[in-house]
Amino acid sequence: MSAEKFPYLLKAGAELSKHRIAETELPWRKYRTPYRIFLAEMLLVRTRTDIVANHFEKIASKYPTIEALALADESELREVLRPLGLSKRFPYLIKAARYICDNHNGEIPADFESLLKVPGIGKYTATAILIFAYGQKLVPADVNVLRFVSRFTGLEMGHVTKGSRELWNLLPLLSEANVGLSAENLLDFTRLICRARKPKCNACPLSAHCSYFKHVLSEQDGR
DNA sequence: ATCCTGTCAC
DNA sequence: GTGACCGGAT
Repeated sequence: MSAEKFPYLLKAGAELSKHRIAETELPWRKYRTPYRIFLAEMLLVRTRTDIVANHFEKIASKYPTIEALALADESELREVLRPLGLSKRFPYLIKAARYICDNHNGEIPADFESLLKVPGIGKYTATAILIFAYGQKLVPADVNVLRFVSRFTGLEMGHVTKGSRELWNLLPLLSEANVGLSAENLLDFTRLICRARKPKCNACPLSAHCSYFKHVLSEQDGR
């Protein structure tokens, strides 16, 4: 539908798939199990990647299984996760682990509907788990990806944190099935190159057709 | 001050 | 549909 309106977005996705911004350093990518993916995605909510990366192995080895997490002492877990911030989510982490142990025999659910029922798991986290733990070819819609699509197409995200409906509708254009762009590539590119502050437009392979880049250039020319 | 792989509660 | 959220980095 929106493909006709934004022909360059498809080309952008195809172009990006050639540029590996590979960040295999991330610990939850190095050694993947559904539990480690689940743990990482829960910790990454509203938390910077490098912070989580610095503490992930320590946390994962202290709570190596979902059962261990479900049985964790809450105050102890709170202390372990203190450097990550967002202390409000810690009860959810234990609740989620208990819920999965009680309702799914300790197996991380592999379908969207079941994942959404887990406390603390929303639309994004459910999608991310399906992608990274179970190999589904979906598009992760985090704030970085939405920001990139917003910048590139020139569509405003609006003052709402979620982004416009039109923006969301464009996401399937960037799927691996569609243009061969992996979710990791998309996340890494939007996080590292098309980042929130001081985007690296001169290192971006897509700037030629980027609405935001044109805007920035015209602003600078005006000065 | 603003931002971060969003989600919950109001 | 909006705001708050913990802490640390820019």
